[in-house]
Amino acid sequence: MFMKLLKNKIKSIFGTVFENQGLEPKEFEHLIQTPRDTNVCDLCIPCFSLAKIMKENPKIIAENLAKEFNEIMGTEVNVEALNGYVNFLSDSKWLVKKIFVDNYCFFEQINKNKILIEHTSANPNGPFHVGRARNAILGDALVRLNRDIGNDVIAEYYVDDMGKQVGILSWALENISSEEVNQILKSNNMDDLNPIWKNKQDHVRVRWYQAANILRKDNQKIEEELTEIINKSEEGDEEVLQQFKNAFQPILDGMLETLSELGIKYDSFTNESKFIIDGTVNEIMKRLEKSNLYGEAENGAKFLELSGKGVSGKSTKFFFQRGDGSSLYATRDLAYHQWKWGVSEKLINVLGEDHRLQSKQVSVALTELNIKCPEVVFYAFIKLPEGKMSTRRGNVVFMDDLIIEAQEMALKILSERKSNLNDDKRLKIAKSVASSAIRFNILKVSPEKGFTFKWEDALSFDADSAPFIMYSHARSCSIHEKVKSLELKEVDLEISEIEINESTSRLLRTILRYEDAVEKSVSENKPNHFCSYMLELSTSYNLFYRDSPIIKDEQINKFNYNVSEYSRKLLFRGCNALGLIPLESM
RNA sequence: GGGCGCAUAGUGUAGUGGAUAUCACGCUGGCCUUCUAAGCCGGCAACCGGGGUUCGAAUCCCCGUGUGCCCGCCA
Repeated sequence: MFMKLLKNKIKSIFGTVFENQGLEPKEFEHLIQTPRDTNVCDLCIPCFSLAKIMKENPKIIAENLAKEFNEIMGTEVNVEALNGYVNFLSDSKWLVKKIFVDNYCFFEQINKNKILIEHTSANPNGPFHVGRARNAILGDALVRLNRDIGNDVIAEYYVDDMGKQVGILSWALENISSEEVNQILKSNNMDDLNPIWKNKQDHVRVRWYQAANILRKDNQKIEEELTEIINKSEEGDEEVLQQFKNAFQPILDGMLETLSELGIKYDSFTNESKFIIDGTVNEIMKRLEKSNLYGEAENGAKFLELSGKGVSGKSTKFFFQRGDGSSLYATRDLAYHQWKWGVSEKLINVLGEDHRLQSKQVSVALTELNIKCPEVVFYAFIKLPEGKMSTRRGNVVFMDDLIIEAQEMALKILSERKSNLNDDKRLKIAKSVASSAIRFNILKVSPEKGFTFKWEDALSFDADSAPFIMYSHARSCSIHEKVKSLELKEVDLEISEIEINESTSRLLRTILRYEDAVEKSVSENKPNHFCSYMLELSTSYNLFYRDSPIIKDEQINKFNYNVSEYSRKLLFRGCNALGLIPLESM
């Protein structure tokens, strides 16, 4: 809701006004809403639904209500009737008082939670491509936004340290020579290893994974060997699990190095095998047998029948135990969820849209087990113009390559604009711009919408991008530095004497919507909303910057400086909440 | 065959029942001896089709079309 401050004020007199009109206030409080265009007013009440009840033209109802509100409201908020709406517009000086004198604080009234956000959890079998990285970027933004509100957040990576994928990798590293790998990939028209990544193990070892997938296609002997080690891993065999770990850990380290370039870090890593070893997977499987949905296949495999639970398709069975008694990925996921609820009060999972059915099955099973369900954020895939990205087939854009390209683009722009920087400074700016721009280009799109990756878009640093926001922040920093050098003497603000122009008024209103913007993104798990807000905040600051000089003839306009400083700090805070790097100059 | 997502200017997007449909790229015309022009100001251009619910639908429901994902005792 737009401006909590204003809404509370309207609510405080809402009852009196509506009672005077013979209406029960509680039934109509929900009518207070954000206008579509926030330049028209701050909050409004549409009167169309009242027309029927009051048997009156909405325009006239709005006029009557506006009159009543005006009589009680005082000068802090202007109330006007327009086109059947009651429009509320806060007085700019009231906003100035709230921000600069009363030091209004964001998120004071919100309940703080302990939240575990599980994101990325990509199988450690190769480098991040742009598609997989959408998960990490989204998840990390949710972590940051929740922290901005004041929630206590655990950023969690679930490591697939057992089963088929790492099994294949491990087998490949034991059984295929480097020469063979190169030869196999070459004869299958797969790209060579880019020399710049020759020391990065995720890029090196993924080639073994790819080669093994080609070799095992029609080779019964390899399949048998794989089955043996995979089975052992699923039984919790320590030796095999260690062998798997030796195979994937250098890859995982490489992947985390890539994410770290994008400012993404985790608080904890949990291994899938943990729940086999500690026995909770077995316990879960026993409990599931008591479910009304329980069924058994001819070979003893166990499942829940979900046809009555909104699941349909070729198969409506959710298998949680194989015929040989071993567990499946989803079963371990159930045990994992039980564990997660032990360490936090709220769970968020970030998953690709291919996991929609899986996630539904897990939710039904959790309900059968009397375990609460997590919130799940699904995102659509990023395609290439040539089609779907696939690590196995090598049809990918690596995040590492995108980062390098983005840095080079930023360096090129810098050399056109700023010739007086040394190389260190230049590289630091380029890295920050690249990382921020990549993150923002993914975050600004609503998670459920898929998009096609295009280099041209990914490397665009114009408006509607992170550098646009960072640039506004850098401008405010530049002013800050200049004012400091002029040694301003502290002078109290005399609100009554301040002149507030239109762009300043707009900026103040945008500032006070910060809270609502973060809350909306957090409650809906959609960082793209907050991206829009940050673009608006930057635009508002740019207009203020144009119209309201802070330093003129060596004199400092104290009020404008205060507004600029507040904006600078808020831009900084908002950048952090999205994982953009707010530079002081660029 | 079935299920689930998505469909808004040439392109990409915002919007979850209300005012003249947002922002950007693009095309086009302006603004740097003035706090960073990665900026600012003006113009062009859009709700997939058909029904329904409603005082009011881009938004909710139904049918269709297109597109993505899924339907494994894989992860």
